Amino acid sequence: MTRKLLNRGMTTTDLTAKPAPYHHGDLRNVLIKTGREMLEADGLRGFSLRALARNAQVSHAAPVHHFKTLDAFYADCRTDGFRELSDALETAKATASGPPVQVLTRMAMAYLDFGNRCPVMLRMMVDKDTAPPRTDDPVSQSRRAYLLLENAVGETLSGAPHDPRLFDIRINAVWSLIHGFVILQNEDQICRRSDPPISTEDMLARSLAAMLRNG
Amino acid sequence: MTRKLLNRGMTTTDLTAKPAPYHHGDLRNVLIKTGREMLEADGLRGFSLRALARNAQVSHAAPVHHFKTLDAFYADCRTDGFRELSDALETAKATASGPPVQVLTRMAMAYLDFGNRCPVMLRMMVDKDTAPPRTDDPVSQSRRAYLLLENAVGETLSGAPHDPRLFDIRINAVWSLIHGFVILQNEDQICRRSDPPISTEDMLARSLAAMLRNG
DNA sequence: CTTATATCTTGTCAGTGACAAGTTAAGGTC
DNA sequence: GACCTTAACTTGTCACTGACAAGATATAAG
Repeated sequence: MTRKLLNRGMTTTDLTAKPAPYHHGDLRNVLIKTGREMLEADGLRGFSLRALARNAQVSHAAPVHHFKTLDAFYADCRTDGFRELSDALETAKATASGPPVQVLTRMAMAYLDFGNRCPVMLRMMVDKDTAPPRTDDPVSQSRRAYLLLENAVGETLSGAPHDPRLFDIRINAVWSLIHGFVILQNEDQICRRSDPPISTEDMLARSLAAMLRNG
Repeated sequence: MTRKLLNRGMTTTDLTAKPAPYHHGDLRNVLIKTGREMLEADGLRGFSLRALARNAQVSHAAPVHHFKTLDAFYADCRTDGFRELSDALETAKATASGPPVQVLTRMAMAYLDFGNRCPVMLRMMVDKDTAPPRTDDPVSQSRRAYLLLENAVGETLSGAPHDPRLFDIRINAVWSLIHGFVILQNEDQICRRSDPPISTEDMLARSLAAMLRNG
């Protein structure tokens, strides 16, 4: 899978192969897609722009042209990930029925599902070190995800008189619980003693319910 | 601070300087200490074994001799971090008084404090990608930290009949909440609306209390 | 057709992890 | 003392990487 050095113009023997146009046309998106696959497959440590270029069958400097630096590439990946997460949360919220707590639980399940599908991405998304926040995007995808969650948490408090402190506590507690749970689960740190073992979903859902019952 | 290439044996002009003995004596520990400082100062991305060697005034291969690979160095750093965290949790537990919930809260504060002092380390500690778990250490420092937490959580359930499922839920919820909170705080993702803003400690303590009140 | 611009190329540079082989010190044993 | 074994540390080298410069090629606009 690695080490596929063949430079494109050299496939002269295969007559059926396309001429491999100089301008790819959609290289930027292909690079992000391929890059995300590589990241999930081999982790952050093994990733390089040059390996990405090889996988995409372009020269080693092609990714540099589109993203300038490795950090900028990570930043764009991160935006892509936040868009996907936001979409998932939005869908969960739209299709969920019942009381606010139930809606929020569905969103937590969507978050968990995203974390299971894209563990490396989720880690990257909440990591200053990997991709510093870009301040030039006031309505970022990351903000979009946060607002969706914040709104759902607000619904669970709608009955109570508006207390900013209570709101602060609850939104941060809910997000911390969900995010922490997904992270720990991805790192195989969730231990179980019960037999038969309780499912991940049940554990998170019941923890969330306990948290929201008061506070 | 970076780029201090001077090789040790060449300080012939300074008569007051020691001969800089060939054998350092305690290089391994110095490297871990220096490395941790570098990691906290510049993050994981900028770190390299060679920069570490320069900072420690030794040749570029000296760290390799002690740790073999970069991953192995990270693993040893991680053990060092878990030892520190375990010590902090142990101290918190020993010095805390009052009901189990209060003891657990004190431990959470110790966890939070460690996360504030060593954010990069904490991130590294829970990250398969950075340092894969070493299975050859059954009584590892990481296990030690977990057992301390598990024990404290168990105390909060001592009144109730032992239900493995409830125990699973609570221990994982508590750890997820604490860890998630500290991680998000380190990434500047904890938002506040209240005025005056509620302190980080209060937020975590009250979230924990809400979680433990039932579930 | 001409010109400008975006896309993609090759070439090069210092820095990096890993490894090989040599050098130096330290602790024995005689 | 001399000798030997081993650990600690060195220089040297390799392929790989990110970043940059400069050139080649396609697209679009005039």
